[in-house]
Amino acid sequence: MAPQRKTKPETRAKSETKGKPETKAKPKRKVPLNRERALASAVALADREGIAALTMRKLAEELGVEAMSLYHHVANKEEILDGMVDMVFAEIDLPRSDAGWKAAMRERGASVRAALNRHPWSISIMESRTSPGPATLRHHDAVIGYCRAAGFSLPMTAHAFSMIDSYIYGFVMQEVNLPFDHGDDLHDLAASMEPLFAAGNYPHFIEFVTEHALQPGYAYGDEFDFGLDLILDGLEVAARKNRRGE
Amino acid sequence: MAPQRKTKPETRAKSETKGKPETKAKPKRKVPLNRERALASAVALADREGIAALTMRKLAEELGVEAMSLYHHVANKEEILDGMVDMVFAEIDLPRSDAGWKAAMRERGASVRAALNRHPWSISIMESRTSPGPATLRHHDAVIGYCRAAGFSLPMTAHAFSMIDSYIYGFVMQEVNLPFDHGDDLHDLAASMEPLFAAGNYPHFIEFVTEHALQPGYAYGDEFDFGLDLILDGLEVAARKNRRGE
DNA sequence: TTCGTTGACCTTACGACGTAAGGTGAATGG
DNA sequence: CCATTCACCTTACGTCGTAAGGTCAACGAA
Repeated sequence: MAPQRKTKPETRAKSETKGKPETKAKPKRKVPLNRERALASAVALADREGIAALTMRKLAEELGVEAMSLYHHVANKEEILDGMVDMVFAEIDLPRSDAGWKAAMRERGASVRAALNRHPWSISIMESRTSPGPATLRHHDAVIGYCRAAGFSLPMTAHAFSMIDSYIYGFVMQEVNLPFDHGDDLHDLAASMEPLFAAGNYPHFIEFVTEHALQPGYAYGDEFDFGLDLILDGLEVAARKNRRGE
Repeated sequence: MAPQRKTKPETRAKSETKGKPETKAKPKRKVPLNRERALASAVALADREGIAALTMRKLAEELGVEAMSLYHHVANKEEILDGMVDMVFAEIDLPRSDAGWKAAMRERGASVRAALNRHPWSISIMESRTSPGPATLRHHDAVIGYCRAAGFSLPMTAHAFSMIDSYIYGFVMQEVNLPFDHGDDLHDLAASMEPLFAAGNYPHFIEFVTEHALQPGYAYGDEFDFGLDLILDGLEVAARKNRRGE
């Protein structure tokens, strides 16, 4: 399509200052755009500039296209968000360790957390998606299958599934929303809480923050393993009890 | 503008067909509007029509005012969202039971879950707020204080706080987003999954859903207590071990 | 060859949205 | 009596998702 030489060099010139027909930087074009490329660009854009910057116009521009052209490949923006969530799930390792149920679940938990942290916008749109994609279903199927293979009853599987995922999602939701990024601006944060401290309210909260959370060695992310292990240990005990008849 | 009588019985007539000066239904007016009334209306509107329907224009209309008038009482929409989250926290009972740490935490957990379920939009905006309001701080302070009073060390308090809240937020996030409301349209849901079933993929997921989750006696909300109790039991044991020197 | 069809992409336009800028008119206090 | 204040309003801008319909190259049949 668009045979550059004799019939119309480009469909749109836009602001390419030099405009060599073949040496364009971003808008590749040529391969005619499809759902997959649109979703991949959407994920990249949201990673780079945040989910609020993901608009149909910006996404189209990134793809070297006008906004309305996207609607030939997706029904609407919702469908893009659905697809993005499924792309995140596709990045999560399925549990397949041979080290047993607990190790497999721990690894999967770490993988979920890592994927959600790589795409901090994902947790915020997950909670408004209602139609799971194939990668999401595959992931759920694998987790449920792993529990069943480990001898969990259906009710016990439900308990484990609900509990582990609730914990992970809730943890990541707090983690990605921390007011600081990598411990660099802890002092700014501490400074911004000065008025709070001065008032003398919330004494336990202040002690907790100053004497522990803002202390040099502390990183909130380190809490993750403690909680996940406690949950997995508890579930294992409960499953064992459950298996030998309550 | 348009001084109807002499002292202006209403500022705006709008579409009130009869227009008796004092007997208006919704837009009270007269009492001059303030931040608190604006926030209360915002919460009510979000409860009634969803967070997406909460626009400055709709909120203003609900208050019998034009959109721009809201900006005399709040800096911007973000501040309204901040205030709404704090109003939800204000509804949560602080832990103050005399039945011990575990019972107090269980009660608080139930109260948090109930509040977040009463305002299903709250979990979705909580994760983008960065400046906690007074009710939020009061709540955090009370929880931390209760743990400390129960003999928890600062690190143990951090573990407990992170873990319990992660679980609750994650659970509610999934709970409020279930594709059905009160078990009424389970059959619709099952029907909509037929194409999935037909393909023969996701066998464990399908077994899980059909043989357990969609079974008459099952309600996802019932999973909450299992997980919370497991966490509280585990934390209590860990705290005891921690207290007598690892 | 010509020509209708198709399909990918574009243009224009509409009714939201949050909010900047700048009134207006009644109450208030000197 | 009049200047100030303050609560509220009007208008307008730029951005959003997307409906409706146009353009134009590629293609298959005649």
